[in-house]
Amino acid sequence: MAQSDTVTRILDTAEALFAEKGFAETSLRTITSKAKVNLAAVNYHFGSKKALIQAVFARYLDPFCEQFNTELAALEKRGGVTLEELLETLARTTLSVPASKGSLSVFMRLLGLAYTQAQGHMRRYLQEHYGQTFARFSQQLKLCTPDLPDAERFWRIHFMLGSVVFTMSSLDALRDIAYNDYAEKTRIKDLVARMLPVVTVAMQAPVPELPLPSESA
Amino acid sequence: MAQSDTVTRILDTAEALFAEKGFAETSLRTITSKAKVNLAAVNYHFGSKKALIQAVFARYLDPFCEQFNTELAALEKRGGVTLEELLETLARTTLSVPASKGSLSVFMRLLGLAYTQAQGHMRRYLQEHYGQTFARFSQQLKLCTPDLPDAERFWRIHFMLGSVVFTMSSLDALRDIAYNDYAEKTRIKDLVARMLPVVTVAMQAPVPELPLPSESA
DNA sequence: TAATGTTTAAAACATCTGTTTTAACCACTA
DNA sequence: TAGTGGTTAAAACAGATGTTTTAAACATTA
Repeated sequence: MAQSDTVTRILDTAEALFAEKGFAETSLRTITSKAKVNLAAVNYHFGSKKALIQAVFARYLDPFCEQFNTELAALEKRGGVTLEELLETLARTTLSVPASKGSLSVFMRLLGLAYTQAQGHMRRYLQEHYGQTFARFSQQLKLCTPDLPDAERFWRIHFMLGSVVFTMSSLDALRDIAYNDYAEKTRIKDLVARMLPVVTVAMQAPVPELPLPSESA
Repeated sequence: MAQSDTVTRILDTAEALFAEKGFAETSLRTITSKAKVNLAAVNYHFGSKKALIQAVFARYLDPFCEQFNTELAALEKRGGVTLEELLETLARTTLSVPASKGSLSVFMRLLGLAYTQAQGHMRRYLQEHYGQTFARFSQQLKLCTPDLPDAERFWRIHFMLGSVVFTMSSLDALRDIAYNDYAEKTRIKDLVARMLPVVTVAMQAPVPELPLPSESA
């Protein structure tokens, strides 16, 4: 057995199990037994369960961010980018990167879990390691939507993010329903195609007037 | 101490802790000690931890569904409902019901957790107990958006749901950022006002052509 | 071949989990 | 007042969890 075959097998198995059942609900014993690896191997190779979780994310996000950064650099150099182009670039990069291993839906589900579960220690990790790329994307988005107040854009980014993460998180269940009820075999690619126009117009929706501070319940 | 004061205190504490740390990450010992209640009280009054989780949801959702059902009945009787009216009714009902106790953001976060965490046992519970009201809402939504293919509407509903659940789930963190970066003290009411136009136009976005099945990667 | 550093194996450790049990407590009725 | 039903208290139970330890196996280099 190659030296780091154990590491790969742990990562693959952990990734699948985390996505399926969540972080806290997945024990190291389940991971190691399913990966046909000794229990202590996780602590030996990764140090702790927490570090294993982060390693699972890094294996996805590191190549994604590298790719996305070069794409963003090209857009920055060119200039005059439209909202459609920017979002399409994001979607295309997302689709292109993780095609090799576990599907995109698995990772999206992990992302959703990281945000809601694990009392924010994962959130902090994501912010520290990938916040710079996100800021770069935000900057481009601001150039595409110059009429939007900053606060409004901020909230809409998270509306978008919520749509993506939530739908992808529940993808398996939703796909089953879509197949049963509408005979549609939805592929990830289809879902992204469905999301693009929705997100694009959502970002450009009219800016509402906020209710007055006085009239509180 | 009133007879069921213990029950209320368990529910209040569990609700807050679940929302803060998730279901699996919150132990009965943490709940009962914080609620100043004996450990065995949870199993005595609710039967199990799982049943306690469901009770937390029922305390929110039962009054909400009752209210929302009467609102929907009024709309059905009247007829000719617009998309804006339907969504506004949903938003207004959501805002009006849980104002008495723990804030809406707490419940929204619970809802998000229920969908992603707990490997679907909560999802099944929600479907069984509140699926009928949801179907009724879906029916009205279909009348409001007659040009939308059923499958497209199905996915967009979940895009919307994702926006709401995800944003509300992360509300505390996002609100802090919004306050620091944009000096905006976002209230739930403001957030709902921000969401309404976005969701409305998102539902009415142009229907995309899906990529051909042949051109797979 | 001998020695060295890395990886795996199996067991034990300490702690935490949800749940159950047993006894005490308390309010209320007969 | 005696007793009954509902509630609380404290302890124990059985099992699962992340982590650590000790020894064996392995590959690689001197």
